Amino acid sequence: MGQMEEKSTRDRILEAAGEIFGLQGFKAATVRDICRKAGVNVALVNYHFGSKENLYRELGRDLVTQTFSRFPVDVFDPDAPAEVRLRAFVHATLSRLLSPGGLTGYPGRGQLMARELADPSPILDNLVEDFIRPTAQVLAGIVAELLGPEARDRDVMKGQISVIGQCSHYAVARPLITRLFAFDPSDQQNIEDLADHVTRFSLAGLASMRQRLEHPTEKPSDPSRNKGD
Amino acid sequence: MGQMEEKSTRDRILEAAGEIFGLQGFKAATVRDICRKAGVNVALVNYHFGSKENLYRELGRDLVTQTFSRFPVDVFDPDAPAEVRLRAFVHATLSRLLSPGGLTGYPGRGQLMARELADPSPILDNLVEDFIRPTAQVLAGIVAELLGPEARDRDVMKGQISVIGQCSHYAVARPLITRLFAFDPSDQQNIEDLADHVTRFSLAGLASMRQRLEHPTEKPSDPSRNKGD
DNA sequence: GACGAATTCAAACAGATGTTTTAATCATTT
DNA sequence: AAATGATTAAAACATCTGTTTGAATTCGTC
Repeated sequence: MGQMEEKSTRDRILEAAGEIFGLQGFKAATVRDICRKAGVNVALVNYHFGSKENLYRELGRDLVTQTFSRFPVDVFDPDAPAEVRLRAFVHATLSRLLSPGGLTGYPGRGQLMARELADPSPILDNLVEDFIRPTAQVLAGIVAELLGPEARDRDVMKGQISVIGQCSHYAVARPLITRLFAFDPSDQQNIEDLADHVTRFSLAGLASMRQRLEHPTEKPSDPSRNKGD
Repeated sequence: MGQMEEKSTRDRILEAAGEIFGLQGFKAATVRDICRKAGVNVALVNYHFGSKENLYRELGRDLVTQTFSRFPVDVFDPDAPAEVRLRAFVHATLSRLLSPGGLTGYPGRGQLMARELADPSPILDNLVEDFIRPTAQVLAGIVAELLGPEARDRDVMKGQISVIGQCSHYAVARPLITRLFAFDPSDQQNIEDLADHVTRFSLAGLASMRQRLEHPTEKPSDPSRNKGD
C-alpha cells in the first residue's frame, strides 16, 4: 500500500480556512468554525499561525502566489504581435480568475479575492498591489501598442479597464451571473470561449479607439490636447 | 432664524450605518460604532429598527431604491436607435454606480454594494435580484438588437457582460483604480467621458461580434449551431 | 400644568470570540 | 526505555457582541 500520508495539521487548517474565510469574509469567519472543519483543536490556529490575522495573511499569500505561478502573466513571446499577446493575456487572466483552484475558482475560497478586489484589507494590501500592478503594466504595454502613438496615458487606462473589466466581471459578479444565466464560468470549455470573445471584442473596441485618436473627426471636445508627449 | 431642524435620530443612525456598514461590512460593523458615529445611545438601534440585521436590510433597501429612482433604467426613448439607447443605458449605469451619493459614490457606504455584488448576503438577496434582473433585461434587448437576428442567447449574454463589465469595474475595483491611476471615477466630467468611451468601445465590439455571426468565415468550430431559432 | 405615550439613557445580560494556559500525548534521539 | 522537544487537547480568560431592561426624560395633548 502506498504510504498515503495524511495532510499535516497546518495544511488542514489552511484548507479549511480557505473555505471559511472565502465564504464568510475575515471578520465573520471564526477560528472555531475553521478548526471544526479542519477537525483540529481550537488552540492550533494560534500554535501554528500565531493569530487569526496571520492565518488570513498567510492564506492570501499562498493563494495569490500559487495561482500566479500556475497562470503566469508573461506566457507569451514578447516579440509576438500585440493581437496575439492580448489573446494570451486575456486567456491567462480568465484562467487565473475562473479556473477550478484559481482565485475565484470554486465556491468557498472563491469570493475571498473578489472581496479583496472590491475592498482590499490592510492585510493583503501590499500583496494585491505587488501582483496586480505588474500585471496591469503588462496589459498597458499591449494596449498602448494597439492604440498607437497618439494614445495618451488616459486613453491607455480606459482601454486597459475595458479589457480587464470584461474579464473580472465573470469573477466578481459570479454569484449574479450563475443566477441570471445558466452559465458556469469555471468550465474549461467556457474559459476558452470567453478568451476568444473578450479578445475579439476588445480588439474591435481598441481599433475603434485608435481610429478616433488618429482621425478626430467630429466632436473636438477637448482642444487642449497635446499629442507630442 | 430659519427653523433648521436637526435630523431625526432614525436618520442619523441610518446615515452613520451607511458609512460603517459600507466601510467594514455587515459582520465587522458594530452597532456601538454606528451609534457612536451617530451620537446616540446604543439601545436606539434596536428601538428604531428592531435589530442590527433589520437596520442593514432597511439601509440597503433605501440605498438601492433611492439610487435607482435618481438614475432610472429607462431613461431613453424605446423607439430610439439601439446605438442611442446603449449610450443612455451606459451613462445611467455609470452614474448610478459612480456618482457622488450613488451606489459606490463616496467612501463609506460605497463598498457596501460592491461587496453585495461579489457576495450577495441573504439579506439583500431578493433586493439585488429585483433590481438587477430587470436592468439586465433592458441591456439584453439593446444588445440583441445590435447583434442582429443571428445572435443566440449565449451571444447576447457575452455581449451584455462585456458592456456591463466595463462599467462595473470602475465601481468594484475602485480602490485599485484610484491607486494604480490618478483618476477619480466619481467626477462628473469623467463619468461623461467614460460613458462616451464605453459606448464607443462596446459598439465596435458588438459590431465585430455581429460580423462574425453573419459571416462565420474561419474556424467553424461549432457545427451544431442552429440559426433559425 | 398634568397626564400619557414616545423616546432616550445608563446599565446589565447572555452568548460568542480570539487567545492563553496548563497538562497530556506523540515523535525522535540517546 | 528514558529523556527531550514538538504537537495536541481541554479548559479557562478577558473582551467584545447584539440585545434587553427599567428608569429617566421629552413631547404632544387636554
